Amino acid sequence: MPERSPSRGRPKTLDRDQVLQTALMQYWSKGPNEVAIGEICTLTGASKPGVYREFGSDDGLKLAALDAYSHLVIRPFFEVLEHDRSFGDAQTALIDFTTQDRAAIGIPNGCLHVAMRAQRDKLGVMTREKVDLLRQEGLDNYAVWIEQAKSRGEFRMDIPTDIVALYFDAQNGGAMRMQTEGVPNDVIAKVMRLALMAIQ
Amino acid sequence: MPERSPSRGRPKTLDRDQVLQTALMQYWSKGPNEVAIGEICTLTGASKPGVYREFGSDDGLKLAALDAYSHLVIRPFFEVLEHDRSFGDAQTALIDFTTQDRAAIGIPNGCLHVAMRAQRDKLGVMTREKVDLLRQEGLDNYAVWIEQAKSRGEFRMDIPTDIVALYFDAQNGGAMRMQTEGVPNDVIAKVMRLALMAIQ
DNA sequence: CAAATTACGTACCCTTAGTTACGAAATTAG
DNA sequence: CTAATTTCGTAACTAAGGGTACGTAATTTG
Repeated sequence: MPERSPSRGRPKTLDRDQVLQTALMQYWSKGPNEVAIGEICTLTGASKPGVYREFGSDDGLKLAALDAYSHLVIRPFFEVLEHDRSFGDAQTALIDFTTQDRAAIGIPNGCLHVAMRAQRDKLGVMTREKVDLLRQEGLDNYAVWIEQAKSRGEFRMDIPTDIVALYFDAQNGGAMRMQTEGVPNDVIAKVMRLALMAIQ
Repeated sequence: MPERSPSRGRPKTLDRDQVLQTALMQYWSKGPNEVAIGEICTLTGASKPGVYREFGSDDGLKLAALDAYSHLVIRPFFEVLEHDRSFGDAQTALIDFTTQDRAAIGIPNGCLHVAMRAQRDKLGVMTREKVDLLRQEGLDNYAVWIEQAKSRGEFRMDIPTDIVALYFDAQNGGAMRMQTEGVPNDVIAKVMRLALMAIQ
């Protein structure tokens, strides 16, 4: 998989990682369908054929960006749930994670995955499949967490786990949409606390 | 405003209402940026210049469609809240309205306004302004309803009204997104009941 | 150095989709 | 009937953007 470089031929100058990072940030901050490949080329100094050689297609670049995003954001997000803490503490941690001051860390508002879900039909097949996969994995992650809380007696048993999982997914989506629309993080945090308060 | 027809000149044959209805249904079911004007022309038999004479631009057509949508769906939606009933009954009515069987009535799943909010940056200025206006009006409508419930003693006073309004807006957005993603209406209803349960 | 190999990037191609120029058609006023 | 008026719709134009043909450059091997 590392695709090691061949021993001869002209050495590669295209900086794959720089292109990928730039694409990710652009898609994330502007939306996956607001950024043309040519724009990414301009920003990175890469040539279009170079980008195409590296990523294959627009779909391939978006897939790579979404994949990077899943490692950078989605995985850490769900890891918040896995630490051995109470259901309530984990919820608080979730809110903190979601509503942290992004400008201070230098990352865009909103969620690339949520944005892609809203634009699903505009995406290529590879990216679309990844979007669907991440959605399902997210629901599964919530489900495991909720089941655990149930088994520990930290959460009521009378609501089906899959319903609660969809509920959490919806709250997260709502928070991300608010953030994209410019609602301040402290307000979003209040709304989220309200959403979680209800469940106890 | 009725723009009465002039006494002479070639009589108009373009069916404004048919074009508008078609555009609305197409935008609603496929998404506002998945439908080209040429497609609407094909579906209605209208010519492109005819449509441009009537609506001015792509932005104008989308604005007209969103306006029609607001009368057809958004207004009735908020009228559900205005009937003189208890806070709890109104919430139930909201859920029923949102999760009714749309295929039976012949209307698409999801919400055009929610979809446009997610694609805000891709819209023309007029449509975008209307989207923002409808969002604000929606929040205001929720706020009035919540204040009323508070004054009647039907809802707790310890949560700021604007936070609750954002909460309801988020729940509705989440429901519409689930519907778009294919979650069955009865499941959506369960999630919504969970969301409202929490607030009591 | 010549051949083979690999990557580079300019300058295109092609499709989609918003938009319009313009001449023809239909109708009424005089 | 002629002029004025209004709308019609074919056949473009144009810009954006995904994608690539192809000649060139940079390396290693022998």
